[in-house]
Amino acid sequence: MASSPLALPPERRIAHLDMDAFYASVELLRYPELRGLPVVIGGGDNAQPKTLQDGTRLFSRLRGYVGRGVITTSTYEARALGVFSAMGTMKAAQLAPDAILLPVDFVAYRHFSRLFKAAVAQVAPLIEDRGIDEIYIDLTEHPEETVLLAQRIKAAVEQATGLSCSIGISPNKLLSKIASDLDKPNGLTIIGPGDLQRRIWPLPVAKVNGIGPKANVKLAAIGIHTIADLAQAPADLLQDHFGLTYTRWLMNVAHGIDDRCVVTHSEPKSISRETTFERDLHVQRDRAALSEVFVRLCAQLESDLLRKGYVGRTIGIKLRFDDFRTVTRDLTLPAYTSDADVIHRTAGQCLKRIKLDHKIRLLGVRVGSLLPEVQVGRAAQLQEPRQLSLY
DNA sequence: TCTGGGGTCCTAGGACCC
DNA sequence: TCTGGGGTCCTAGGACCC
Repeated sequence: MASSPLALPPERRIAHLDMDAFYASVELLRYPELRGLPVVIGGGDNAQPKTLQDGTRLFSRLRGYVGRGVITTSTYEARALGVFSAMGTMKAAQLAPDAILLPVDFVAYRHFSRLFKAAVAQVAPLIEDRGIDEIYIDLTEHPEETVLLAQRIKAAVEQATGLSCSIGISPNKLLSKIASDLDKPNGLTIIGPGDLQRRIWPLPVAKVNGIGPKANVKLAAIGIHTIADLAQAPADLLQDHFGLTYTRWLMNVAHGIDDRCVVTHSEPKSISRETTFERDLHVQRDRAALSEVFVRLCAQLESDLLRKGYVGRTIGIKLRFDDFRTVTRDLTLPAYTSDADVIHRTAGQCLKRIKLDHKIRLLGVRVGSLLPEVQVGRAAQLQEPRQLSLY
């Protein structure tokens, strides 16, 4: 049996590592006097703390906040007051008027992101990037015992950044992602073969990465609230409400099945820039302001593409109207570009295809079908002899 | 008091080619 | 003349994630 080609591969060891309240924790390194207080990140530059002559700092409070921002992260003390990420900042101000408000500083967060990922890579190099504050790590081939290894990774992160993280470990990404959230902050949760029913099934279905607000509502409507409910649901009930692919995925999820690999390298598919205006803009009356922003977004895209070394050939725009309706248009060019003028002209063509009958809340520009610049150069070189042969 | 910005993936229809 | 599929590319929208 051991020599059979059907023999099962050894069980994988996949870790999911999630930094605890990442942005807020980075800010607490900078402003240690805020430790233990409700702090939210999400203000603009006007929320920048002022330093007095004697060195003491004055912080903004949420009270009286006016504007369209949302909360990006909050400390656990602020979460206790009902303030969570993605919440409108004005709503947060009602709930926690005395909470400290800090501006978002992505430069700092990206710096600490690089630090923690590099520290983990020293211990276990098979890392999949999942954004600024989380990663998957494939520990299957690592010689060290699981708990000791996880503790060593946490210590490395702590030492490199001064920050804590939570780790979940299981045979796959699905369960590890759920597990890392079970004992936050500073958690370490291992889900073994016997733990599915006891630790996973009692959880709400919304804990599953991939079951979002829409699917959650639909599931609740047919009486499915927990992952156990999902595991026990008849297949044809699910199929009455979801497509075949999603139904199959849901059933696998409920039984803790997930074969996805840890992907250690991937290329970006698109780059975009968008902005929400402080007030909705009128297409004619605010024409000058709109076109200024339009030009700026295209220029930013050009510099993003140049800095990262990519070119693209699908140019698109995104508009959000005052009623929050969102429309997109795109156009694929015959040649790759990173040029702001080409992007602007093409995006302008796209814009002409949209009926502008409402005020505009958001404008965005996107470049897709990306290719590394060096590859395009090579492709062009390869094509040259063929073009010459036409003469 | 409505709801940021930067992404990925999926679906579905139409064009076009074989 | 009518009737086909399969495959790929393009476009639009939507769900979801960090």
